[in-house]
Amino acid sequence: MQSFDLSLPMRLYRALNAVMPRFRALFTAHGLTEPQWRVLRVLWEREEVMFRELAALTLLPAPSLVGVVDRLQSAGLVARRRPSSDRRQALVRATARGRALEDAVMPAVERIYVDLRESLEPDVYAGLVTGLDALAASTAASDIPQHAPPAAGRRTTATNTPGE
Amino acid sequence: MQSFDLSLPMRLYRALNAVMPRFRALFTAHGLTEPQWRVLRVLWEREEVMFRELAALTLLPAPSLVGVVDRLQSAGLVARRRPSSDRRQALVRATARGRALEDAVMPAVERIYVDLRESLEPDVYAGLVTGLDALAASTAASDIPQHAPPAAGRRTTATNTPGE
DNA sequence: GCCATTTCATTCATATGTTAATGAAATAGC
DNA sequence: GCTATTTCATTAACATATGAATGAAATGGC
Repeated sequence: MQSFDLSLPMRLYRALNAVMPRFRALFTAHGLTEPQWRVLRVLWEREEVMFRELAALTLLPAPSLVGVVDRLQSAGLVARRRPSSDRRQALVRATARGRALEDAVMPAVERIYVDLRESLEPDVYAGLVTGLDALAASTAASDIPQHAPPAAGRRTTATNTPGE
Repeated sequence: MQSFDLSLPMRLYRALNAVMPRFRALFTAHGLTEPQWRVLRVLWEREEVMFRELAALTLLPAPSLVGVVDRLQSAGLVARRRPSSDRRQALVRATARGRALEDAVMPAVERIYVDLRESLEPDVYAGLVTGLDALAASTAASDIPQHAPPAAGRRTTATNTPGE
């Protein structure tokens, strides 16, 4: 009978809530949101990435990524390209301005990484990483169907009329 | 020079991505979203909770929680109350129908908890929990100001006009 | 070659996250 | 007692998450 507070999901969320604000404050100072930063982070390591792969590498759902890339493109930080070999695809790459952000942001990010690691005992940190990787590997979103089953109950999707 | 894939945030997100789909599929089958479930979960343990505290216990930001409670209320699963002692406050409680969901959902949830724990070696699981709690405790969103600083750069907030 | 299927990015509708601001109600000071 | 401040829920504006569907382009059989 696991209490809610002690459940694994809530522990994961609490850990993220503790860690992410420091990163977000940094991104905001550079005019970026976290998903936008994730996209750039990947494009700093890889010249050009297929949309599909970009979604996988950033862990951003494709429908969200469309908007994220749209806004990065409007900001002149990335560019889309349609290869003539397969015109369904979209290849994304960072522009010069997008690349320039790397030097501006990464040092501070690396510093946060170090701070985080040093905030824990070495063996605790090691155990954490081991556990996270094991979890990601074991329960690798295996049996979850792409098109969710019919769903028995009615959804609580009211037309949002709070009052009365 | 931490690679993106191996950074702590991405490891945390990957772990969550591995774990949550199983829960979400279950919630969906009962007409609930994950945040909605979190609210009910708390209200199953506590008769009546102040809005403020509900936000803290569910880890849901207050502005989001307003909508979540609105929809749960429209669905007849929770009720709001304004105490005459302090009419700013909002007290939230589960209705009979909201309470009834506990028996319908919790057994399957507990089963997932067990599955998760059993999917890892006992010492790995223990190390994971220790690490997560240490992280949440150490970096406890301490020095993050409530009203974020001016933010130096311009935001990439284009008017979202993707194509031309 | 042609059609059913599959792949891929995108759109749609709805719900939530994020940050700043607002308005009503309590409280502290004086 | 009355005002400046603080507390609390909520709204506002924008960005992202989620799940289903769409449309265009490739592919597999035949």
